[in-house]
Amino acid sequence: MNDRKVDLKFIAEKAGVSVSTVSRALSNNSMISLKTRTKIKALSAQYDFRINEAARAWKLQRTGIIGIGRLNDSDADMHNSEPFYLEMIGKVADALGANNYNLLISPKSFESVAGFLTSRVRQQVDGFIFVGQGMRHPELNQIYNAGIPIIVWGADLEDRQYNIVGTDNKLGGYLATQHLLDRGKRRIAFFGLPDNSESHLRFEGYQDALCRFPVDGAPLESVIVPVSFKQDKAEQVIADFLSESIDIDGVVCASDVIAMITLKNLQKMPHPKRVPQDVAVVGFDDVLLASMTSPALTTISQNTDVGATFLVSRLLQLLEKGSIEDEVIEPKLVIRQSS
Amino acid sequence: MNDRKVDLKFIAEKAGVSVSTVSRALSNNSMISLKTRTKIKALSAQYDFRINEAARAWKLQRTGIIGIGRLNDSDADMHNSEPFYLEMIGKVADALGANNYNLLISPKSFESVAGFLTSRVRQQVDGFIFVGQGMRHPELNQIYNAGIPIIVWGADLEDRQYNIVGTDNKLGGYLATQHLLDRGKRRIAFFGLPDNSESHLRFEGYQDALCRFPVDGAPLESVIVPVSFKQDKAEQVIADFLSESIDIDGVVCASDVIAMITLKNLQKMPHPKRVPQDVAVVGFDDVLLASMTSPALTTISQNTDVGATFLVSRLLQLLEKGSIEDEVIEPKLVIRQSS
DNA sequence: CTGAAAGCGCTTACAG
DNA sequence: CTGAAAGCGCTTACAG
Repeated sequence: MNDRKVDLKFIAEKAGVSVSTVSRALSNNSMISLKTRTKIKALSAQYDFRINEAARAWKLQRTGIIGIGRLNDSDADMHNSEPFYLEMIGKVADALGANNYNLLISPKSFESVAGFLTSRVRQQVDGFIFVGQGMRHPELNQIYNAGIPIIVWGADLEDRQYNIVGTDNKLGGYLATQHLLDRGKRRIAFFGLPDNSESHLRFEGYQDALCRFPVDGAPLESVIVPVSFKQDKAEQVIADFLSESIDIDGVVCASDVIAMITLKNLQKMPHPKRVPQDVAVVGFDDVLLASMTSPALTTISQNTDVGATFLVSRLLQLLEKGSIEDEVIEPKLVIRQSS
Repeated sequence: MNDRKVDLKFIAEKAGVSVSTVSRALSNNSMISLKTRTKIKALSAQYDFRINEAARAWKLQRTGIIGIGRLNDSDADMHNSEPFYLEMIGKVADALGANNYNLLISPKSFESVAGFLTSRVRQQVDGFIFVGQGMRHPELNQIYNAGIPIIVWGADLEDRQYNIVGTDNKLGGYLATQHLLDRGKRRIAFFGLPDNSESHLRFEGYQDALCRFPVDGAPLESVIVPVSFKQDKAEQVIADFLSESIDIDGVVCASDVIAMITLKNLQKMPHPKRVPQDVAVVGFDDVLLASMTSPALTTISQNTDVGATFLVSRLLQLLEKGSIEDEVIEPKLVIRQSS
């Protein structure tokens, strides 16, 4: 039995060359003659050599791993089970794979800037993707200023220093609302938190659409119901609102989860509302299951495929070149049966 | 400006001790006097020292990272956007975090044993979690035999050598079917692939329940419709089946996604079926959104919270002690409105 | 209780 | 086209 460790040195001895040559040959360096390269690759395959990634990472000061996570919003918290976030993780992992990078998930959202900076994750990755800004825009600036290569899925907020890739949330809110107006709805509510960056922008778009609507007489009233992205909190607020005031015929929701909870609550009221006839509902995100609700959910697609691809390509560019441009992705109205 | 790198050596000089002492002090080694430890920790905080994880990982031959992924089933493929898988990832990440480990996602499911063994991921993690067996049970044995510390979310299949944590799928299928029988349903179909480990066991439970049912005269017929876990394929097969034969009053589904597609299709038929009056539907998994469909989905909960906790604790135990016991988790029927 | 020294396996600038 | 050597920053067995 040959239990000797198969490392560069081992292959070098078998090939009768130096370790340097093996290293170069395996990285296909053209300095090395094709003949030598071929021979070394064959030996490497024969002895089932696998490079020690830890040694390599240390030498190169580069791990080949990108991290993903979020800064924790006490209230608007979307933790590790939120569908949109999880889908984004899956898409980002795919996009990274195409570039021979892997994805590290931070186990929980970070409580603070210091929490992130001192985290083990930060030392294990080459760069980091933050999904969403929530109410943590200033902290993201701080992290950027600490010199960590980051990119953020989010919007162009004031005094922003870090780079972003994100959906035009305001346009999304506008499209959703305009669509309900087109459907003849006139008493449209917005379900979402006003103090969270993402949903605030969506709310602005909603207001815009209402303002621009050609009114004859009284202006269209804007109604904002502070519904959290968190499922349990959202359930409560929506149920309460619907049980008290049902004088609405449309709802623009800040997320698909909020929309699904709304659908459910409308249908289980004492006098159930028909969707879309009595109340039409539009979601936001277009998560996988949005197409499978009944009625299937009309929603604003954030196009996470494109989003993830940009997040990855931009971040890798940032690592290489040190600077990049931001990317704003146009949201798309996906019309299904709930409107 | 002091641009000097802050490493152990730097702290050692400031403290007037050796690098060894600093290393020991920071890992709170009681060999070092409390006074020295305190002093060194203070300096370390003052100079914002962060250990170089790459150097540490290399020295210790241990990364503090666990990988997660799956072997690819051509047909039953559940890729990086499948809700159950993504939720499991989130839960596992949380459970790992509590143990100061991080989670690495393999960008895509692996095509082959060799694909996994030669992957970069495999070199970057201390252990690996495979979610699901699908039709790849023999390959999982191969990977185990290659000496990689793995644990598999799955069932106790024949000739199994690797360790598992998993739901009792057969019992789950049984509970779902028995529940529909209790509801008075007598023409119950099973929607799921017969050749996939997970859904096959669920199917066996379904058959069991049908067989045990006290019949007067003709036995209850078992109907299996080969519905893939993949959304697009599933849509097609379900739509076809429902358009041809609607002589059923209940459906046991191999996943919640399948169940949701079933709900949708039942409701958009030329002559829509009422759920649960005409056809009752039971899902499997209990993903987050299962409680938000309308009607809300009755399903078999896989209890991923407990599952993820076991996957993690068992794998870490395997890394420490080299051997562990398997863990079978009891599924739970969650009754909602679809049945 | 503390220190000197070996060693973890690579990559690459430099020399030839 | 190839090799010798430095160096990436830790941990820990051994010596004192």
